[in-house]
Amino acid sequence: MGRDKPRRIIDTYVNLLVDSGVRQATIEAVARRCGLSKAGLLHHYPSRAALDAALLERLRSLVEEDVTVMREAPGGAVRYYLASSLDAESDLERIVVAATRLAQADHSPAGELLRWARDLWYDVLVEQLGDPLLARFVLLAGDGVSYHTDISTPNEQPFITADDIDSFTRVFETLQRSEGDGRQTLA
Amino acid sequence: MGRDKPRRIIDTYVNLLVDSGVRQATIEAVARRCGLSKAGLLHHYPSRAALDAALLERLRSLVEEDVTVMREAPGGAVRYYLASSLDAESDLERIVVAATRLAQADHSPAGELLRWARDLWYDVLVEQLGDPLLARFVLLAGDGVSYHTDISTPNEQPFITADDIDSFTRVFETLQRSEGDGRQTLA
DNA sequence: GTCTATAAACCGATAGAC
DNA sequence: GTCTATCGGTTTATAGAC
Repeated sequence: MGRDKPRRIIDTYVNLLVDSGVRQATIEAVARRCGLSKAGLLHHYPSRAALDAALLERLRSLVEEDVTVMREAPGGAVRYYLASSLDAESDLERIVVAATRLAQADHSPAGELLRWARDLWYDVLVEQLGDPLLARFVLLAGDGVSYHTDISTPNEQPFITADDIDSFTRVFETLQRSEGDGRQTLA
Repeated sequence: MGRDKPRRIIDTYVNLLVDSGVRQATIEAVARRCGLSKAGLLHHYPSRAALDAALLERLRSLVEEDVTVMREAPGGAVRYYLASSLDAESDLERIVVAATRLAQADHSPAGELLRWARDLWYDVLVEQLGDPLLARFVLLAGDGVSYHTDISTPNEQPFITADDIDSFTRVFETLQRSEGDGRQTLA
């Protein structure tokens, strides 16, 4: 315990990015939260770019892991994706938000990786739903959930609830069935 | 022409926030793009906080204007909201993105204003759809569209197209009708 | 590996001339 | 209104001791 320092540094960097934004997420702030000096941290990651790269590498591995779980999810990929988007405290969701912050700060590798992740999730949804348009619909809803979770505050009552997710999931299931029946609700 | 300098400054600030992020959107960078020195800009807006406040005030007035247009939109509020979300080049959409950047940089007034705007749009949707759950569904889809437009690059083919928006709008219209008929697809 | 000290660049803001 | 010059503070990164 407490031995994997690089890991702890990245986690702290993610937390700072998510909770306080790119401006506050300085090397010194990360170091202080880890009980280190600036130079002490720079020994592990010799530059800010190295810190960013490590964060993205961790995101990459978490996404690959998540996609396999999503593919086998008992309640189906749709429910899994929507519910995941609502869980703002999960490691994956937090690091996705952190990467979004970096992407918005003109950090193009972060944007590329986020689009790569989106395509993976999209492929799983197309696979299970059998309809690209419906898959995009689900993806939009999930990412809308992430956005609203992101701009919400802890003290206000949540705009989207777990019950909502349940309802939306059932709607998508209904839409999928009606597609299969030849009743073209979509397209 | 060229006489409303404060307006030009805010527009430039918005562009920098959207295209390059909070870190690059410095007072000096805004000033340079306006052909001004730092002190020259600070004559119009005496601090960065004043610049932020002016941006938010402009957002507030654009939202109020947009809500009235949305309420009377010929194709309905749903189509209007979804289509607006896809138009990343509109003044409103760009300033919303800019405010999101500020909110994510721990600027709480920006977050408050964004939630206020969300509630206004939400009210119009509830009004027209007669179903809060369906209204939230539309809102999520629209904000998902904004997110994907945001992380996309000019050179890649767009993930969501105008045709998609058209399909989603029709799905929502179908869902609304089936609700009216008592066929509970939702809830 | 971790520290103190410091360099070099940059940012927000002010002073004062024009 | 706009400028140059500058102050005080911050940020990334390096040098060198322990």
